[in-house]
Amino acid sequence: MTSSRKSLADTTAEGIIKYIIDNKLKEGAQLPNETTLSSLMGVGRSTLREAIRALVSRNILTVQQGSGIYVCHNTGVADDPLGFTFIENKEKLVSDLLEFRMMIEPRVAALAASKATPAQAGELLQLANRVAECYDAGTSHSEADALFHARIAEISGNVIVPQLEPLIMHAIDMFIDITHSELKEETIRTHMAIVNAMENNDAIAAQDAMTLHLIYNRDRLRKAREKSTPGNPAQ
Amino acid sequence: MTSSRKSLADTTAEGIIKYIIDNKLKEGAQLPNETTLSSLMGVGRSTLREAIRALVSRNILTVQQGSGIYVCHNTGVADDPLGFTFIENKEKLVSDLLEFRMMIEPRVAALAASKATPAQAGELLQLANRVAECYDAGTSHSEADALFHARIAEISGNVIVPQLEPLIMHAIDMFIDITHSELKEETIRTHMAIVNAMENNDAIAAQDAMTLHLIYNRDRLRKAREKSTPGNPAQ
DNA sequence: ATACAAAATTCATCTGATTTATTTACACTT
DNA sequence: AAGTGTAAATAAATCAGATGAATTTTGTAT
Repeated sequence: MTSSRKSLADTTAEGIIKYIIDNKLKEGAQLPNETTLSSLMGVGRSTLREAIRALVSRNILTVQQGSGIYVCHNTGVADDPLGFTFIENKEKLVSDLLEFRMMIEPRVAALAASKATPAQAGELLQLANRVAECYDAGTSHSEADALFHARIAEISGNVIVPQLEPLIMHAIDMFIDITHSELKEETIRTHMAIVNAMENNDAIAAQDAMTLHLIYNRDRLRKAREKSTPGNPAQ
Repeated sequence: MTSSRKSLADTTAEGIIKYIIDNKLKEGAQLPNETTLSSLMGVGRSTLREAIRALVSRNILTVQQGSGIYVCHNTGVADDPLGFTFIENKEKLVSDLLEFRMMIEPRVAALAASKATPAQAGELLQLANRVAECYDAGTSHSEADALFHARIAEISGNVIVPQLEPLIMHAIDMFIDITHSELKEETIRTHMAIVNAMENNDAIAAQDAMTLHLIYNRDRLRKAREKSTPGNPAQ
């Protein structure tokens, strides 16, 4: 039927993952070249390349022509791992992405606040300041903002959220442009409120601040969208 | 540095996606064979195959030797899209997956309850009954259970959750074995409570029932884990 | 020591050939 | 005429070789 037995390329991809784990290769480490690796795996070069391609699309490897094959830096985001490509209504997609963030981020912030050490709170302060600097410099702040939220996700201690959060924020970035300077004052203020909550290990305050932050963002985006397409409100 | 310009295989993969969208191919539709497709895309067979391999690993295509290339049935789950492979502490992974479910599912249930039509509530009743049948038949209920939760995710109207929920449940299934018949009575009872809440469009009741359900599940799993490894509690 | 050029390394891509799996067509049996 | 089994056609799987393009390394000249 649709079972499709495991192909040699798939088996090889698993073999490469096993190789990475067994040899304790870390981010950025270089793998043997194609010829060597294909001998190691006992397959032809084409097959090996297909396996590599699959791992590249899963954001596990990067390949650079003329240089080599490397273990991915985990900072990147795999290409549409959640299948947003085939969601037709992008307006609704963004709206739902924001709704989803509102489900998890306040809870994550609360978790993080209850666990944050003074050193971690200090890190967050630095990251929040960097976002503010981006606003002042007029450059895009989305990368710095993503780092701020990603660090909170890490501090929460949950290992799922740090994997997921970048995907969500990246997807939002892909479809909208949040360079509204209107958001500047509010964002800076709320980020500081969140940092304060972390310093005081105040879970409730962190959750509230994050909630307010997201509500504010969502409303700003909604207004911006209505302004840009006045006769075509989100369905 | 690590930029790595877009490869021809990646471009080809995008071309194939465009082909699927332009030709309005639906799930299960067959694509032209390798030779034809490589001509269409203007690349060699190897390059085309690498592109296909990338799309297969993203769960967009399936390939069957001797038969053809098909658009994926969306029911399947892409292979580890969130990178759980490299999380070393699987105990903590499962624990955090459950924690994550507790963040979103009650909210999703509440959303769904506020929107559910009588017909949709009826569907959920059928799905809940099917889970119960699996328990009675002694077969694995995880697939039926996943369908129940997936349908709730759909009814919620949020387009993110239905993409994500199967990943979470699939990952949990991969690492633990929930065939405890101890869960039978509780699961059936709670599923019915959720269905009732849907019928009455009672968001609060749905959220509460889901919360209780997940708490019960988590505690059961925790006890089972402690029993199986008494000297080695989760860190 | 530095800068530039040549060489070596490595991935990118194409093409052809052989093998394996699936489907289709056709003849044979009942 | 219906069903069955075999042969042919189709399509993907895999390997191997050759050429191209990007990067890194090496060597030489200043």
